[in-house]
Amino acid sequence: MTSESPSIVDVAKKAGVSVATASRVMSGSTYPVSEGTREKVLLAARELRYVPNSLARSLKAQRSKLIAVLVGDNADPYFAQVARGVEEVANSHGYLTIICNTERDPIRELSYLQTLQDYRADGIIFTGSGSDETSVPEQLEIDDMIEKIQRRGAAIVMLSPHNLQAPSIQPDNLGGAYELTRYLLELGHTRIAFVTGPANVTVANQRLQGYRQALTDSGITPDDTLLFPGNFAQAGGERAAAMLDQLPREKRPSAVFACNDETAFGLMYGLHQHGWRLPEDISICGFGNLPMARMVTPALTTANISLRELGRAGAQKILALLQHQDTTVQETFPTTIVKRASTIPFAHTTSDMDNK
Amino acid sequence: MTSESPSIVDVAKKAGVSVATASRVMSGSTYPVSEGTREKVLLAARELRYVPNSLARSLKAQRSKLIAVLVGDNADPYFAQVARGVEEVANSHGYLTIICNTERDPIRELSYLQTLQDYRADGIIFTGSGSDETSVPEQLEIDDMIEKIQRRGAAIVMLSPHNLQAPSIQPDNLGGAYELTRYLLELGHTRIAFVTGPANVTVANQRLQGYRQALTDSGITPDDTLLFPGNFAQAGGERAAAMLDQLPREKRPSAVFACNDETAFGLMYGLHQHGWRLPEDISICGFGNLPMARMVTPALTTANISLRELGRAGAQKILALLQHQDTTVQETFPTTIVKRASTIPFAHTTSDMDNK
DNA sequence: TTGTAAGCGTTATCAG
DNA sequence: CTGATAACGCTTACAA
Repeated sequence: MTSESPSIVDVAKKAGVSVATASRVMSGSTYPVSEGTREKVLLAARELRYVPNSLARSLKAQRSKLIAVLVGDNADPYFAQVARGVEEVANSHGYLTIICNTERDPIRELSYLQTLQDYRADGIIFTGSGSDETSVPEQLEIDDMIEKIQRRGAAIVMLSPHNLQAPSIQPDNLGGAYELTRYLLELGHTRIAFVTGPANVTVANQRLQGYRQALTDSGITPDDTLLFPGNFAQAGGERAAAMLDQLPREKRPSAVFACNDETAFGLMYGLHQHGWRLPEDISICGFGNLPMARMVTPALTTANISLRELGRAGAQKILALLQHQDTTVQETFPTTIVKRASTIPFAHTTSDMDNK
Repeated sequence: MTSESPSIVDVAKKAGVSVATASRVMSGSTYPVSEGTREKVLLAARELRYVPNSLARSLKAQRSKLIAVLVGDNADPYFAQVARGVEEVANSHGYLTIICNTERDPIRELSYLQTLQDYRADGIIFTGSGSDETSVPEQLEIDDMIEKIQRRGAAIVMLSPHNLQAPSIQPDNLGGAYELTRYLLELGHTRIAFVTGPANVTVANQRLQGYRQALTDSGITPDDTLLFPGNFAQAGGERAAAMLDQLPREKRPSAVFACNDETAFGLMYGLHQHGWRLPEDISICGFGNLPMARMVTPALTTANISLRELGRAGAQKILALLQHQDTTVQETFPTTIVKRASTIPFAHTTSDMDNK
């Protein structure tokens, strides 16, 4: 009963060659090996059901063939899509994908970075952490850690705005938000509310900025009483709905820009609960174009980010960096707005809200 | 410019002790080390910013502290939730989580198993593969591989029905489907359609079986013309909607059991497109209780599976198995039905469908 | 073209 | 309590 996995030594022995030769065959080295011995080794390996030990190989080679993706929460559809893209590319190049949930907590983030350093991960992809907060003490350690990881030769890529020293591919949050707001303005809306993301999260602030810019460019002064706090989750949208419902009628906006789709879903649900009719009573748009965006009622107007593609691009950049074949440092990833039923012209919006 | 990570040898040197001693301190061994030397080592390690190499450690220890989770698609909310649970437990015990998308393709599954064997993954969690198909040639190789992995000492846990030799924790699909169908019957529905999952997927068939059983127990003969092919995705639901819409009025069911929530979403969307009013024209239920189930209009009646908890349980079982502290082989995970607005009494269903 | 042997960074065994 | 040394399984100079 041989429960032990055979090693390359066993293969060599069985094939009647040296370990070096066996290794050269098994590792797909370019080193010349005669056809005859090659066959012998291959045969022995097959018979022993030899499986190379990646751990040993990695230890020797100083590269693990592991790529990690740091996300806030892998069950959040946004991150899930990105991770999917990463995994696709990683897998097709013989890399394994490690998933790390940080919950946007610098402590967890740091802890994971530490572990990934221990494992000598070859690549690390950040997405959706990106805090504006420089005051948090862990941020310094994170910066430190990142530099250390890079010095080791590992590649780091950011898929969201980050004030860290690393190559990045960033969705055009500002542009998308600007376009989306312009679209609402074109529909005739002027009182447009905004449900924010978590405090200090850069992506959220970029979208806010795009919204503000579009208003200003149209000669409208952004009204901070139309800003509602959200958290990128459904709950935040629901809370915003409750607040909107409390607003005296004349203070109500005719449209709301939710900082991401998840928030928009919560907002729509909440307004529904409060008896609002959508989109007649209010127009709503989100950001991200999650798969559910077209399925909700009414279908959600939003900005599309090809998340899976973003993930793929991120992984590809990692691979390029590992081969020192990438010089560009900052790339922008396009966003395009998707017009659906949740936004209608202001003229068609119910001005008389007695129904509510 | 020392770009090389310091090793334990460097720490030992700096602390003026042997590598053995340094290792004993750093690895948290129970081996006695005098307080003084311990301090010295710790200090040296800190000054050098020493990071233990997990690869080397794993190679030596013959365990990698890697747990893999095999899913159909990590962006599918069902799998995403499970993976989240796995990651939580894994991380809190110092394990990394590897995500593997199999797309329910035996070839990809096999390829991943191979790689995981190469990496000496300590635990592998299967979820949502589970084909009834024994005829596919890869299945034999997969069985083989699994046995080999287990012989190596790695733990394997299935979170969905599977005809493989491994411990499992299975959601009560049959019971949940039975209860859900009974509920529809209690509401007075008798013509209840069923949208299936992908062919040969065991979970889907279990749900179908529960549905059939409930009908039979109520003296109703299951009518195969009310079976519509689905694929666990929105698209399948949309196709079923189109087919329902084609049905002559008198042949239409008054309720539909969609094999999972995703399918139900597609179905609802499709019916909407075709001008059906929900739930007045037809009652719908899903299975799984995804986060979006309560957000769609009307809110979806479904069977709840605590997916994150399921993932946690799976990871915990892996850990227990690795310590040979688990004897139970088959566990069932409860499902509970959640009644929402998408299902109404048959009496309230529009019999006159002129509106359509 | 093949083989020998050193070494990747740890930990465990065995002597002191 | 501490230290030298042999593994773990693999790759790669360097020799032959």
